[in-house]
Amino acid sequence: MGRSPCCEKVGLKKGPWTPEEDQKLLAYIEQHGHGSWRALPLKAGLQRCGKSCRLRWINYLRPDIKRGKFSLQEEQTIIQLHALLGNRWSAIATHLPKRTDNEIKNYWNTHLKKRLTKMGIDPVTHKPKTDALGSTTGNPKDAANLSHMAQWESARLEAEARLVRESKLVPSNPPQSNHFTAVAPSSTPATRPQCLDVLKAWQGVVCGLFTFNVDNNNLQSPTSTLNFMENTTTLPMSSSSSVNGMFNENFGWNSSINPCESGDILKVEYGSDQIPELKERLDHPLELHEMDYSSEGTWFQELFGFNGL
DNA sequence: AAGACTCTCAACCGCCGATGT
DNA sequence: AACATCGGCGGTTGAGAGTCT
Repeated sequence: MGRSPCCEKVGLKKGPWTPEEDQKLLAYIEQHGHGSWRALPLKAGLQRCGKSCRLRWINYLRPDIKRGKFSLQEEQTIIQLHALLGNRWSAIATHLPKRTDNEIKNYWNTHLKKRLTKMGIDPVTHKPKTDALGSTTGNPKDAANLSHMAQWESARLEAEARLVRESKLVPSNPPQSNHFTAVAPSSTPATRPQCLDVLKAWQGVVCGLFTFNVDNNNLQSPTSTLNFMENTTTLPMSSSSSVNGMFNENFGWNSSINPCESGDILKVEYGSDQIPELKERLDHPLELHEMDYSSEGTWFQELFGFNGL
């Protein structure tokens, strides 16, 4: 019983792929399609197991793969979906066109998880680690909502899979082609789930990037909640006297860490009515990519194609 | 300059469910 | 029903690159 490893055959190569191997695999699939992965290596003249070929194709050679830095929108999507689905990378990947599950998993493990942890958010539960931080901390209602959403999403995915099977959709159909509407409840309340306030924090941190002049360091938000977050060298300096800043809604001002230095990431509490005033204070008023959380169901509608749960 | 340390990500491993015989 | 095979998934590893001291 049990399945023997597919690379058990002697002489099969392991490790990094050479350009020649890539070319062989690419040429074969372009001409014949992949068909049976098991049989492919022999036909393509490769000393690899089928699994290795499949992985190489899916994660690297496929022409519709987008490589490089993840956009802010992609980061938000990953976090939103991870909060709902957990480590179901393939499910998450279906909502990120041109990204592979492996890439998303790597990005989560090497970047997003660490960043959430630094922000004091548990990357597993997506909740603030201590009560001192978030405004939605420890609310049992939030936990219940999250649980509800997870259950609903699970059921939805199952229904989706069933629909796909029943309709015998061809694999080439784009998975993101509005297939959610097929199983969306018809009379559900269009309310933003309160449990995902962690996403508001993220939205604020990653989408409110701006630059301002430290020399004019009378900068305070209208509510005096300028806030040091962390040191970083990842953001480019626009000038020697500038720092990179970030907006954030969920954290208060910690004056003990002031003054800020070049390279600091700052977070500012703000309300939508305060943004114009904040923008005036920036020497490089970069565009603020706001997410309108006040319009009910908007983000969910955009992401899932229907309005709320 | 060089060694130590950290980070990134491509690739592997082992398990699971679906399907075929 | 039992077993074999396959594709697919998530967890993990390790080589190479980058950074620090």
